[in-house]
Amino acid sequence: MITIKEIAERANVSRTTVSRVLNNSGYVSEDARKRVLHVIEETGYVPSAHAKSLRTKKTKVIGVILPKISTETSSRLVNGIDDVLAREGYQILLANTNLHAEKEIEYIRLLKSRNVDGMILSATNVQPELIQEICQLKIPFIMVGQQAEELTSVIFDEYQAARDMAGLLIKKGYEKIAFIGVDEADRAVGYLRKKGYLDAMKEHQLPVEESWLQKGIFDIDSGSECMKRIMESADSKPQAVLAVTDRLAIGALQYLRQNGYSVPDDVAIAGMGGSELSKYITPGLTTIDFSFEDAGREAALLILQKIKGEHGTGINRKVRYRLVERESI
Amino acid sequence: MITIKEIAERANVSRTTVSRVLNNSGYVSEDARKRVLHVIEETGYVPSAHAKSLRTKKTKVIGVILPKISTETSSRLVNGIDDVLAREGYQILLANTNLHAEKEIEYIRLLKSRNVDGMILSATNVQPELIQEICQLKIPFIMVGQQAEELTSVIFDEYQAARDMAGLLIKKGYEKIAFIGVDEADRAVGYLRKKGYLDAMKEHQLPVEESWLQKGIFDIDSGSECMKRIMESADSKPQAVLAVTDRLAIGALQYLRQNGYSVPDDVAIAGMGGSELSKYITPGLTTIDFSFEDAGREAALLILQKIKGEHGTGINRKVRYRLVERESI
DNA sequence: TATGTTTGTGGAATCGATTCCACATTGGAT
DNA sequence: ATCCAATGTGGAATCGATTCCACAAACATA
Repeated sequence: MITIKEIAERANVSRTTVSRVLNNSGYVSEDARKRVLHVIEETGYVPSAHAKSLRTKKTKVIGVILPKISTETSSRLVNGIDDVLAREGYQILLANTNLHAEKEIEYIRLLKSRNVDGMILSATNVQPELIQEICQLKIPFIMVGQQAEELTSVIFDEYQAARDMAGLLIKKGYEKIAFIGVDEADRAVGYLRKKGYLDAMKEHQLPVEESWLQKGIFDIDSGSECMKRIMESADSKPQAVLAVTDRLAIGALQYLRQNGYSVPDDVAIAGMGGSELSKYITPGLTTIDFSFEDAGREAALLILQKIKGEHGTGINRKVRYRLVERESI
Repeated sequence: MITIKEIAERANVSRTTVSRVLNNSGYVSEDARKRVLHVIEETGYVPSAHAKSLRTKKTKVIGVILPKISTETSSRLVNGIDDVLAREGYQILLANTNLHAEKEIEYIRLLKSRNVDGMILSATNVQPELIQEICQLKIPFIMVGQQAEELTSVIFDEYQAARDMAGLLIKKGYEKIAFIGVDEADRAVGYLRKKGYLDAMKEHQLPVEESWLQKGIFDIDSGSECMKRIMESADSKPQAVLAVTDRLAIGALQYLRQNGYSVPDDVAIAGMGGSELSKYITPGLTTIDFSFEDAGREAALLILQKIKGEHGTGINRKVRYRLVERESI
């Protein structure tokens, strides 16, 4: 590989001068600058970012840890992050946990060893070991999707969103409303959304049957299964169902249609997530559109702030959401 | 930051010995090893990947250049890439051109400066400047989605796929078939798919009207507009339309339904891409499922091979595709 | 006893940049 | 003529690892 030393020799100057030309710093005569630039052009020389950041302690790289790469949520989040970071000359180093929570810590260490200037974690949990690992990290860190007192995070008001959605169903006249959730270890999606639903039901003095509460995982088939369990075991069939993700809702929808139920006439369905699917499916799925791009942009802005020195912790940025009412309710 | 020097001092050995423990190389006494490991544990020391790769010339990072981050195609591709790379301890450094072709070259240079061990480009064109830049690069490189003689690439048989799909429509009895394409600078999607369609039509001696050939961009709205142009300007209305992407097809579908046409009774629609949307939309969209995950995995395997030394150029790996027939035709 | 061989360790060079400092030259201002 | 600031340049240390080489001790073999 061609190095700064070779450029210096060819241009008949010192490495120092080449470095000055590269960084537009210090005094360089027009003559020397021209010679250097000419040699660089000629050779196609590109300075090694490694050597540079070994010295400067800056990499212009942000590590992004995702629970899964190919989901709409992750895509949109990364899109927002990149939108802001690219403008500032930063790049994204990806880490994918594939939903293995223990890999989060592993990747935090790996990214640290790679000297990233900051990290953004799309979190699925707030286990104390994770929080502790992050706290002792001396690198700017932003958590997205989950809240932790000690950290700077970008979150949605999951509780209120779920409560709003349940409220909307109730306002529409539905009283027997089932719920498809996920594991409560995921505090944001599992715990808070469920609580929002339960509190809305309680507020309106509506009973909740045990069999109406099902727990699935993050995919469409799981939604079908949950819906099946609800319809097969419920003493009294629900008139509506609130699923904590659009994919679960769509799975539920599929099950109902395949079993001769009409949506929303027999059972109404609402999801959460504002997925593209929700818009184009028939009937249109009522959902909550979380602006993941905004969350990504917000996270990127916060990390840039931190890199620039404004060290605040315990900051919480709430990103807005929108209720989208469509034909499924 | 804590360095190898400090570990050496604390463990009362030389830096060399610490390095040996870290890399399991050379002779180290059980005693010394234990002391070193203990200090490492105690301090939470993580070796700097920069310093390491400055010396070793390996980064365990692969640069991936995408035309757009948040599309299903990119997601699935990256998912496949990561699937293979993660197993081998590699990470992905993302670069997003946002469909600006000139940025491809820019990012290739940037990734080179970052000393990535290899690059994978999800290409949208095969401009000579791009190919030239890649050829003079002395870093393992894989091109995905477009073919170039001089390079190793992972592609689909775009021509045959489009021809198959047009053939299917013809077999179904449709004779007046319109076509929604994209710019032919995109050789794979723009040129080859169009050629496949045209050749299929010619083969069956079916006429193609000028107004049936529309050109859009990669989004749903554009599909609606193209469909509108077709229906408003065509002397003789088509019975079917083949769109080169699912999103264009879905746009067309939207337009037709909003304007009182029934799909497939009035106009049949077929897309290409095998998107998730195609499966859940009503009516189900007939499409061609390209296995982008497989393409990603294949690209990752090829880059690993190249890194290990098997330097072959001009290799072309074709990834399979599947015709998926649904209710839209 | 003399001569390898295995085992264990550290000094010092190296990777490719940046940056501090010393030094030289030039051109006003006094 | 003297002095000071601005301009221009390069030597050498530095960043944090790896790795070559020299060397020493312990042990085995001839």
